[in-house]
Amino acid sequence: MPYSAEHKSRTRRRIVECARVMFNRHGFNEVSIDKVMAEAGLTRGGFYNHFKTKDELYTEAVASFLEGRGKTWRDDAGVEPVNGGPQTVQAMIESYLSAEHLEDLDGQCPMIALPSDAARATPNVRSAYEGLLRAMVWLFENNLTEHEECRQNAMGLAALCVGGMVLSRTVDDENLASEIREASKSIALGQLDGISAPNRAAK
Amino acid sequence: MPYSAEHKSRTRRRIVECARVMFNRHGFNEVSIDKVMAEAGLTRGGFYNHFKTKDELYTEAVASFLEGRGKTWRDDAGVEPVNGGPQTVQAMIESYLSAEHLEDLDGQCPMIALPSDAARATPNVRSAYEGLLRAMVWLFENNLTEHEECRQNAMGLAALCVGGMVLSRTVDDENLASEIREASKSIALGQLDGISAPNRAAK
DNA sequence: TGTACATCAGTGAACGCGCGTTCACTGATGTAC
DNA sequence: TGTACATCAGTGAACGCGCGTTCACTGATGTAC
Repeated sequence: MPYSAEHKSRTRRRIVECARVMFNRHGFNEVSIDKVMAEAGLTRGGFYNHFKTKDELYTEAVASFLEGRGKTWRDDAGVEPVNGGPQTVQAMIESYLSAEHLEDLDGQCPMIALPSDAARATPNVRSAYEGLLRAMVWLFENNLTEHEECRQNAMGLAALCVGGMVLSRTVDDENLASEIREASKSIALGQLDGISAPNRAAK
Repeated sequence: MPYSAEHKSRTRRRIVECARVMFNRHGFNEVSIDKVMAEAGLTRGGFYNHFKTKDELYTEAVASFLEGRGKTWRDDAGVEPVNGGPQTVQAMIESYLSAEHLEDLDGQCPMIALPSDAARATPNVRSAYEGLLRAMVWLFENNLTEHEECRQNAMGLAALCVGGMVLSRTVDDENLASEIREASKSIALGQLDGISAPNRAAK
């Protein structure tokens, strides 16, 4: 058996990681297989030793986000609601709507970087995006103190975060972009106070 | 002079309208000039009698949205804050986050249909998008009762509306999509109560 | 330890295709007489 | 009213290009002896 099995899977991961970054930066259509392979230090033809189609690569690239920053969020948030959960949610919101996240074109959440690709992609890619959204909502939901409208609030917060960032990214005017993020953050955090402070007080 | 001047401008408008609908539905890259011209009942070559490049068409298509549904909004909203303004804002939010708007792939707001195209487009196209966003914020702002954080609230509402719809469009599961829109709507309307009800009472 | 071998990750030329754009043309139209 | 003409919106073949994918190959590697 030539080359270790580990060698192949390491190469494959390298390709996916290059693709994720390049797709995030330039969009799915603008990044050719040639460019991805070149970035990974390989050539065109080898691609098909690892993937059946470009779409398969796309699916994996989106899903792989959850191993990176997504994982950090999950770790930060903890699986179970922690004491002072809302502070954690607050930190997530502030991090998501931060200037750093907007400028981090490589590591940015794909729901911001590639929202229209998502809507028109194949079922596999779409379900990778849906997984991302469910993870985000789940993180919010599990870190809000119990409340009957917990899930609804988690979804609203997700919409605010993604919407604020998508609009912020659309706009050239940096001041306007920053105003939008601040406005979104302010509503989101106000929402947190509204739902958790009374709840916490009641305990 | 052969053909009336009006004939040419009518044709041009027809091309822009076909393009707007097709871009909205399938994205900028997926729609070729051939397809647009065929849809308008013309052939490839004639395109360059009307536009210098495909990008020019794109810019006009985005901007032209403000003549359609955008204009309706503006008319509905009125230029000056009207009595009971917040009800109008409420109607705008409900209309934007409605299932009808989500399913109206032809007439849908381009900020929902083409958000990632927007972020990566040429400066001209980007500024057409920015104009759209400014119009939306302006409409909200002018129809909220006076309040020191009026502008900030208008931006937050825009983020909620666009974010809720973008996520709703990403997701295959119709129930989840509808949950997201309802959650966004609920936070947005709650926000309205918070800022305008006390204000109105104070008058 | 050294050599012959089988494997298969990686190579790069080639394919068919659709794209944006160009260009020489055609023919419907309004105008001048 | 009728005819000859100039204009230019619209035509469709052709261009160069980059793409996703295929395929015959090559050569680095681990294994068997």
